[in-house]
Amino acid sequence: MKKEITIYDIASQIGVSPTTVSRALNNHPRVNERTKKKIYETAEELGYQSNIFASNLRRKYTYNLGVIVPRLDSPFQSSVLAGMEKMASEAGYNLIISQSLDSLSKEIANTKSMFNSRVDGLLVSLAADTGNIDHFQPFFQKEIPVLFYDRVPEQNQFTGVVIDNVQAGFEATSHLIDQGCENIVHVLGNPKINVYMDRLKGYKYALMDHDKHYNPDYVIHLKLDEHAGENIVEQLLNMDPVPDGLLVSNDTCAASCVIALKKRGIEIPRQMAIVGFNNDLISRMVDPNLSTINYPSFHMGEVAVKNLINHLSDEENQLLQKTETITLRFSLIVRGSSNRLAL
Amino acid sequence: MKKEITIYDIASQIGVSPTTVSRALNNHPRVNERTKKKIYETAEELGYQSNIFASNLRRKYTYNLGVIVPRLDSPFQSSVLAGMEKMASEAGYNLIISQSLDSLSKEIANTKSMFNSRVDGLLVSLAADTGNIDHFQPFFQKEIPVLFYDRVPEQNQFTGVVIDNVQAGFEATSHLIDQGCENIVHVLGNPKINVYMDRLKGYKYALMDHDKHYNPDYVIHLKLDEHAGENIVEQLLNMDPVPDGLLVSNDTCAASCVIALKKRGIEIPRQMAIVGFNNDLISRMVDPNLSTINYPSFHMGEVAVKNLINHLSDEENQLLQKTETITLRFSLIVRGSSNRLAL
DNA sequence: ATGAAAGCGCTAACAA
DNA sequence: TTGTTAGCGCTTTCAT
Repeated sequence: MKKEITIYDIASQIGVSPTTVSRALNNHPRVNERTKKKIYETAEELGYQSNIFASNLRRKYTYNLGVIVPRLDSPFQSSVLAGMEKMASEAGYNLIISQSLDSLSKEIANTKSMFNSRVDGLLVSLAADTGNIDHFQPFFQKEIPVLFYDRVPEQNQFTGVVIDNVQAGFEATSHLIDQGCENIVHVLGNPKINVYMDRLKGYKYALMDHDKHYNPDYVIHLKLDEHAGENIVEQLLNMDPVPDGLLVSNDTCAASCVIALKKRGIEIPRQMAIVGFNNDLISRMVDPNLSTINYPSFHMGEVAVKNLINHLSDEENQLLQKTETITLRFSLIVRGSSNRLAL
Repeated sequence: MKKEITIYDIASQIGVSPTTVSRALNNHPRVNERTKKKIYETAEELGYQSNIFASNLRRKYTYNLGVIVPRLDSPFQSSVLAGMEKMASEAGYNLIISQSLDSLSKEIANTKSMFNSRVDGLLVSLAADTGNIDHFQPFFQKEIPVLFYDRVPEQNQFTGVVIDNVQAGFEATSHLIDQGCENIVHVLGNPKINVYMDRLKGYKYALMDHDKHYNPDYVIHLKLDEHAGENIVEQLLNMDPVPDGLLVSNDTCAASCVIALKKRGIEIPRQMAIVGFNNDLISRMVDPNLSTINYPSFHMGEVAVKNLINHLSDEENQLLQKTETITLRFSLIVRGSSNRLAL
């Protein structure tokens, strides 16, 4: 490897001090414009590249943000990440991204690695089996901001970006009731994950609100993937009475239910009205199109990074206090899979 | 911010030199086991955290790999990234990820930013309008390995991981011909992107091989998204003769064609046989299921990172020479959208 | 097996 | 507006 060009080389070449070069390159206002110009030119000419390690070592700042997602290959998460990357790159930050694969031990390892990499801030959507957030303690102690999004801790003491999943579950369920559904099954994922618990709460509240009996047998927990539909439909058809409404906590799984139901000749929405979650691509492609909760994923990414960066830059005048939560708007999109009144 | 614990603190606490502490923490063999043990304990006790900047500054190595993708929110890319992250984290590397949004100028900015961040290596899938790869020159000059995957440069002088898109286009087209299609339309994206050009080549070769006339009017270029189907089907139905086979260069768009065709009462595959690309989720959900090219995205990510890291670690004995290309296996999956013989 | 000394390249404090 | 000095925390000779 050839010797690197440093600010000393630039300095000695044009007869100023390294300090002046440093200041010029950082666009410090109190450097003579002509000196600045000469420094830029010389830097260019010599092929100077700033040594970010030395700079970091002094400044104790990296312009790197860490992100820990459950999985990279999920439509929801990749859309969040796209929003995050947009905001981060506009503000001059890099994103270091890792996935927990929904395993607490991997999440702990990722957290350590992010801490050792000295990210300036951390964005986290929790793994399924994360019970407490003790592993973020090093961040809290060093006052490195940690912002949770979507899958947040159960405790109230955190900064986060979420939607009101209780309300979303409530509205989705109420909609099914309004369509005349008498017996509504709710399918959700790992109950340790707050978003699922909250939607379940909303489901129950909606039943209560409409004076309907809550039947625990109508709540199904399983892995919400493209293969789940068969299994779910099998269960539905063995219930007594057979339900006529279905609220599924993500679109991939809801779409697989639509397919499995159609295969058995069950008419949607007449015999079974269905609502999903997320407004993923699949919800617009399956036939009939899926009613769903429009989850503002891209926006969630933007807002999360924006706020984290605000935390970092604006140390005095923080709009968002620690342990405050931002709740984004969602909306129920009614499509063919539940729209009985249009029939 | 509180004062950081350094190796000096550990050293003075137990009366050894900082050198010894550094060696112990790096698990250097020539340190007395008892000394080592004491050093580990003291480090733990004081809450020592290694300062990676100082270490980087000396070692000139970051254990960070840069990744530039066209877009984060694509099923294909997020699956590649999942594979990359898995490999990278197993090997102790972090991934710094940014997206070019298919814009050359953003790609150039990202490349600069990665260079300034001093990543140890770079993984790139090119933007649509990237004509040449001059902007990677700083990496080449400093001999920082750059590995291209999927969307690679036209020049031969690069290290990359790809599939044989010519062959894939060939097989997909041949399959449609075997199903009795007489007039096959090929829909592809921006022709500057090598993968689309290669598939087009394969499409032409297959026609030639089967003594079919190549009609340039049967080649449609447009943005391959979920909205394209309507437009494409409109064009198809105005062709003379109306085609009976359709090869679409990604599954999202192919699925939108299926939907648009069904809406017009066209039977699939009898009147129109369709093949997509990628084996995305949607190909298994749309009705009829989409025949497609199984693109090994996750594996591509794993292989790309694995090889980049090999480059980095094994400087002498590199299995993969510079400017060498790895070609992964793909396969044609035949499903209902093209399987006429099963009717 | 351990230590002393030097230096990686930059920036902040202070001085002029 | 510019310069001097010192030091961020670590690793690496070289010496013992």
